[in-house]
Amino acid sequence: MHTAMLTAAPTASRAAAPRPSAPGAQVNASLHLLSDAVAMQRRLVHAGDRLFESGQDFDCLHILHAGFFKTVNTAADGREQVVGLHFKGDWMGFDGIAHGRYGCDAIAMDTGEVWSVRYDALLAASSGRRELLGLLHEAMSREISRDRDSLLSLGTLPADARVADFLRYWADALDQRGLRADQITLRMTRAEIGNYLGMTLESVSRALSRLARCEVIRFIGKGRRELNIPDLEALSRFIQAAMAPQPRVLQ
Amino acid sequence: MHTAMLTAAPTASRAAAPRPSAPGAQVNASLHLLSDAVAMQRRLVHAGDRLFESGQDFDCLHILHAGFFKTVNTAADGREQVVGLHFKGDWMGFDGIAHGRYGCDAIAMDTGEVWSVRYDALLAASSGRRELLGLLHEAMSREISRDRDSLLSLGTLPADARVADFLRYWADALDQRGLRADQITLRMTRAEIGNYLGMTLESVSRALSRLARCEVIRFIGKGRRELNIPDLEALSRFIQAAMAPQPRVLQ
DNA sequence: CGTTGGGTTGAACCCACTCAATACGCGTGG
DNA sequence: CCACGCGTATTGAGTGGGTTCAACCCAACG
Repeated sequence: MHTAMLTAAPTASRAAAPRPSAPGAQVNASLHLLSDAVAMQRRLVHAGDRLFESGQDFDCLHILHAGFFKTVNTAADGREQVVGLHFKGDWMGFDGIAHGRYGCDAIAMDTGEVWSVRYDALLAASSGRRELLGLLHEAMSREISRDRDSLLSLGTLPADARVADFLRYWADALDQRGLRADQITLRMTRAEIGNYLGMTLESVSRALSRLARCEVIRFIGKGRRELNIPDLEALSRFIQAAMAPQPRVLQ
Repeated sequence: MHTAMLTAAPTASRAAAPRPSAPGAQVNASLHLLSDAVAMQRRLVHAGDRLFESGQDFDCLHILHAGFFKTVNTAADGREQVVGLHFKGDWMGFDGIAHGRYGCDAIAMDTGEVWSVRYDALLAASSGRRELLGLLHEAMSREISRDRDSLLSLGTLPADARVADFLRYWADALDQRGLRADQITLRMTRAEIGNYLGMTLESVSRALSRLARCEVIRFIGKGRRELNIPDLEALSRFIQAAMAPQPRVLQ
């Protein structure tokens, strides 16, 4: 009866346009371009490992080849804030360039693999090879854009919408890497998510429960860490609805 | 050669350590190093002018030589957020590198002067000249660090402390440029400050009134845009006090 | 003058926080 | 096997900080 075909393809929700190559291939291409040009040190990490810490001398940039990281910023008075989430292909350590010391902690949330490159070696290797420099600058530029999107979310969205926006961001990150974007395995506690979003763990829990009640998300398994997003558009609609809860009866 | 000075100078932002040269000289040195190496276009701006807008094709990076800018990020649904404030020596437009389009609006808050350099020309000029690349990377790195500090403030501080932290940041920015840090002329309305800090203009007004009542700041003139900070330490103490208002009578 | 934009302040409301109880999953060890 | 502890998640009740709505002041300006 209904147009089943249109709703039947959950993974191909956004881009109907044909991609230039297999999704996520750019990430691998970039990694190989890099590792061909300059010596990189590979390192396996496990959940909880710290790749670097705030205050530590800066010498390397790090590229995530597999796994999942968070970066945590700490104030002088001890306040801590998760300021970034990092997936495959993301770079880490940019904040060390300016001051010669890393400015935050990078903590693995899962087993993974990191390729590290000395900053001076990278500079040396990229002189004359514009495409290497392009990779670096693109990564830094993307980081800046991403941080500003976080600021926008923190500054303008109420709690429920912030959680929904967080899930949308995660799904986008998966999609851009060619992974299925409708299945998310949160590798963070509610407290970590709350810290990242500037709210308490209880508010995160309530927001997720509401999202599930509205059937915008579905929990999978009993850990409540794994969830399914049937329709990304519905997520966006939920954000809009959470922003303007006034039905505006008059006028 | 001033190469040693250029790499050493930015680190001495906080400490009472003796500065290598007159405060703020690094900024001028950097600007001259740049303008000697690559063609830059100078442009005068007035309050309200837009240097670039979100979506516009990216081709230039911009360095603020005089004046004061804000950058505004806009969501697809129209939400707007001030995501950055820019003083003399700051670069703007980094978010355009990755996507080929600027990601936010840069709006002058005062008359000033901007030096613009084509990104490709800068890359060409900096091949083989490591110090030019260093300037660029340092500026991008500082931007990332700054954004993360904003996230920390947005995510962990109550309204009053956020306003106090904002003033401290402004004073620091003045200090780093060799200007007197105890005298601040806000060139923003309460609404703009509130937007930047993720709160309403009324909350900003109340917070400033409380800061004045506690004599942490003093208003100068009747516009209530100009203020004096007698003691920076008192500002930091105020932030701490606003964070833990519980006297903890028992235990 | 009246108008307009910005700032302050009060009163009422409400969203998100705090505090608390409960439940669940998963090890460890009796 | 169950008991136990521990970390994590959910949910409720009550509170409070920040918002909303409103009135008012002030300075600039035509």
